[in-house]
Amino acid sequence: MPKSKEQCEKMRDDMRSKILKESSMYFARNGFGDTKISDLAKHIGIGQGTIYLYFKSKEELFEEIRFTADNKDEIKKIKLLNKMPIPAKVKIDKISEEVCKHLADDEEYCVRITLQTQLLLEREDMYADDLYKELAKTIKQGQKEGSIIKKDALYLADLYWGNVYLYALKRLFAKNIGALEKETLNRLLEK
Amino acid sequence: MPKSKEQCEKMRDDMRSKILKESSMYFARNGFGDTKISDLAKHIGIGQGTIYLYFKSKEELFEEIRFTADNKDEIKKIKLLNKMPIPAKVKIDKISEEVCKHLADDEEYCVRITLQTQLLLEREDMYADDLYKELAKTIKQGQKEGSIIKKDALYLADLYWGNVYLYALKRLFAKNIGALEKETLNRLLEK
Amino acid sequence: MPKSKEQCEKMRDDMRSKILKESSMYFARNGFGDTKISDLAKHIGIGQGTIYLYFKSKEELFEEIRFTADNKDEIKKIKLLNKMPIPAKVKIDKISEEVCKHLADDEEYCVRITLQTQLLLEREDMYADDLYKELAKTIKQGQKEGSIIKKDALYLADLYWGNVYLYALKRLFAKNIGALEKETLNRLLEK
Amino acid sequence: MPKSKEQCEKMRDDMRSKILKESSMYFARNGFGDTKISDLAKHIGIGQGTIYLYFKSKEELFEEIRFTADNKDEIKKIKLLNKMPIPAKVKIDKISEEVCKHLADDEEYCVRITLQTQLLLEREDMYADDLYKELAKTIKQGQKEGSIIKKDALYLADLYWGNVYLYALKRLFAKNIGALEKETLNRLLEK
DNA sequence: CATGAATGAGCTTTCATTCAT
DNA sequence: GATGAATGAAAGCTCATTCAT
Repeated sequence: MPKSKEQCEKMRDDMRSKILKESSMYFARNGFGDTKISDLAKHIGIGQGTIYLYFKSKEELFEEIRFTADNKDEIKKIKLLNKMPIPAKVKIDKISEEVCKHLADDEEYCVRITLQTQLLLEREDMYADDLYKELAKTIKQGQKEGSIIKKDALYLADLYWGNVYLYALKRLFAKNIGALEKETLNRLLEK
Repeated sequence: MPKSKEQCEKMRDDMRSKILKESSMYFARNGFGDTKISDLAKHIGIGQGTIYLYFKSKEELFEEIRFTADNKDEIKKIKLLNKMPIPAKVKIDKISEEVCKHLADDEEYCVRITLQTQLLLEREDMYADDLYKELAKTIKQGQKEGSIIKKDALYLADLYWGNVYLYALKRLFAKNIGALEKETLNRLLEK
Repeated sequence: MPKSKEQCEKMRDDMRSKILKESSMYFARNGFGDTKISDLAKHIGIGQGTIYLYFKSKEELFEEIRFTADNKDEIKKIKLLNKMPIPAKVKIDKISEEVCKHLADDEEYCVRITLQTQLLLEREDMYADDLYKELAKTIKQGQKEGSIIKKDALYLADLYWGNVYLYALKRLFAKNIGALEKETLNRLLEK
Repeated sequence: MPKSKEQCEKMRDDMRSKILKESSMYFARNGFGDTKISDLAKHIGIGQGTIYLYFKSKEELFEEIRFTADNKDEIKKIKLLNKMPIPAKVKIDKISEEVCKHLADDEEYCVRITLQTQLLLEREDMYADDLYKELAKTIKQGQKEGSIIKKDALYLADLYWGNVYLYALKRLFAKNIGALEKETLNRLLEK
């Protein structure tokens, strides 16, 4: 055995991650049915068979991509913000700023948002997602502070993330799209 | 000849329309690759072969559906409104009201919006569409009147129709979705 | 009933014959698999369904065409000739002359020859056909008279009819084909 | 890479040739329409899909078979003979001998002749084929030498190859067929 | 492990046949 | 009787999956 066990495992993990990462864009763009394993493999630069060394089936790969595309980091950040003693308006501005920056230069972020939202849409209870619940908290704080408009907090959170999804979609599909401005996002909630 | 020529032609046109109409939802929901001709035929209640009497291939049917899904009626209404001597704010309110009504109870409208927007996203020049250009006119009028926020009119039009698309998508895919309120749409543009 | 029973029956027979006649060329040229009922009907100038009023299936139509394409007339003529007290050489010349004339201007004759020969080829005992046996008689007479070469009479008959088939084929498929000369046919048998 | 590039290419070439070779008999016998890909695959002993790795469609496979079925070897041999200083009669005897031998035991030869002739028949200018032109040269030599009958050389060449085709056909389709004797072929041309 | 040729289930498409008019 | 739109069985074709190398 020329390589140590750890090296081996690392290599496996690396390849697995590579496949997941490179495939996600395809699935986000074309959906399940219009994505061919042969195209995927060619794009990644590996043999078709190799994919099956890491995933049992196309379906499994797809599901893994969907469920891997989580937004835990984002949720954590908002949770953290929510604990801080600053006005909701500022919090939301911070969130919008970061989101806009990601949308502008992080294609992977756009893919994640896209897949994640499509997954949520299929759920019975999309509003139950932590992303919605955390933002709703901030919104409620803002409503108390008088800076956020008086509407159902989840309705507004949905509106907010919906627009983020919209821009992520545009980044993936459209050409010649201008950047989303954080003011636009803020204005969705602010009085 | 058992049927008159006119009858024949009418029947053909009817069947063609029926196939287009009943298929569009499938394609809008599942995309090209995940839509099976056999499912389509079963859903429409016709034989598989019948589809091929009206369309050369699945591809052609798909393309026809995409390009048939136009929004000429909507454009016409906005054009008409634009010619009337009333404040932009009122015009936009009227548009929002009608759009929200459609989104709420007209599934076909949602399908049309969905397909149409996806088609636009693939274009080089999505802002060149009349729907965007007409709304931009109204927006410019409103900006002169001081009721609409000062941003690029096409950017705002894009934001407006993007949100309409967002709700159309939700109608098609999501469960337990509340109605879009016209105030939400109005607020995207108004000061 | 506006027409008499005989008239009715005649009309049926006429249509049946028309279908048989107009179809035979298609089947002779393209074979069974490459002949489409829709093409056939269009060429005849009738509806597809009409064919099924006269024939149970495409297969039946095909078989009927094959077995209708007999050469009884030809056989009868040769039988008649064989009974006459004239030299074989003269008989063969007469046969060749008539065959060449038919090949030159009677397309239906070419179709019949083509189908008939293809049918014979599939048989276990193609030499058992009366056409071969009758010509073989003439050949044997000629061999006794010293005008025909000394080879198995059926081998020679086969050679003779084979060449007739060859020219029939050419008439149906090829362009710019010169006429078959009766001398060429005669020379196949004569010393 | 488990196999060397050369090995891979060789395997691909071998399979391609195998498919062409094993299919040609089917197409020659049954024509395009009556040949099923599933039968073909079963007969070759490969999966249906494999055929589509080497040929884009049934049509392409068919065309390739038709155009691959050339007779360059035969033409070359006659060209070579034509350059030699021997009587035309001897040349023709040699050609006939070889042709008869092939017809008797080489089924592939029969298939090639059959497909090639059917292809020629569809051409505007079948006499322009080298096979006809080369044999016509030999025939003209023989006419000068007085051993070949005085008729248009291309007419005679056509007669000659036509009879070869006839026997090839019989080999493919008929049962209990005797061998073609070289004297029969020779007699078509000789005085 | 990595590969890509081979496979065949399942899709798209065709076309002989039926049947309402 | 005649028609041609509709049908669905059977054909062509694709692509996820396997497997020898």
